[in-house]
Amino acid sequence: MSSEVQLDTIDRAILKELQKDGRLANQDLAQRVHLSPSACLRRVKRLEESGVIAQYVALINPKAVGKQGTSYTIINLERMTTAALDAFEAAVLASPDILDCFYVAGSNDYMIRFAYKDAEDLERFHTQVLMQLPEVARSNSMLVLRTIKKSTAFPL
Amino acid sequence: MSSEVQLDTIDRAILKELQKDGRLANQDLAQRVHLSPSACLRRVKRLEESGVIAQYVALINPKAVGKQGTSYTIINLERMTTAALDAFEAAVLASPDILDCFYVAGSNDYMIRFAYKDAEDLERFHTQVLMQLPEVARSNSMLVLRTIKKSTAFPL
DNA sequence: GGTGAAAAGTTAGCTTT
DNA sequence: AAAGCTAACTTTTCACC
Repeated sequence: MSSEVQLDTIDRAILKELQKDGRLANQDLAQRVHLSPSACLRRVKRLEESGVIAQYVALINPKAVGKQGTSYTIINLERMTTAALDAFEAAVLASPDILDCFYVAGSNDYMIRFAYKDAEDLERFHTQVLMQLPEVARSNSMLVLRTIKKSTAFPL
Repeated sequence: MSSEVQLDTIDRAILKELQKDGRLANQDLAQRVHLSPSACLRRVKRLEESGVIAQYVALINPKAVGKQGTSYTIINLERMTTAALDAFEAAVLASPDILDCFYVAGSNDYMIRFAYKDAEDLERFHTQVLMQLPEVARSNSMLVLRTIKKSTAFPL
């Protein structure tokens, strides 16, 4: 549906601004893209309704909610049967600690992302969450030591 | 700074709502957390100024801007000297195609994330971007085939 | 796509608990 | 010290050009 929407230069300018500041007032946005507020609002609504803009969110500082770090973990399943995948995925969906989970190409792996409070919490995650997931053969954690770049926005 | 801010139950309720809808009107937010608009606004401003809320952003549908898929790539450098890391990181920062880059624990690796338009664009990325990065010894790409879960929000 | 006016939302000073 | 009240101000929204 939204994959077929044609975007012009102004639409892209709007998306660029809104990806930087999702709370930008329509009046200010209109000024930045050289449009009247009403014309600008019509475009924004169209972008929202067509699903080009999926969601507006507040990004919060992980440290402020006690999350000291993030880890990416690559997971290999024991069996690649539908039942095994389903069981694994259901467990992932049920775990609030797991923030992201992707089925990735390569050697039939999953990759998950989670945030931890401290070393103790990280250990808890490994023993209480990771090791409890069904069908896991191997897992390889990559703790984030430093962030060079992090973006929620796409280049336009 | 923001790591020391004490959050009470109402603050957490506010963050929970704003992580789901960053454009929620203050009046509506106030109602959901059972506060008057002015009291609610004071708390939101405090959360913003203390850096607990880092940013508001619009999340856009990758397909709508022509991005068919995402890939995570693990990168091993040839040498782990400061100069090598600096050269690599400078090149990463200069590449608009690379959305995220983390220095991760394990075998002295980096992990990067990028989005591609189609198979051709993916190949372009590998030959024009990945292979041009300095100091790269090995890289291992994990194409996202399916997303089981994806979240920008932290559980509160 | 722009204009203008009504409706809705924001915000700050002051009072109350 | 933090919440509520009120009222001025700003922004959104929409019928109409």
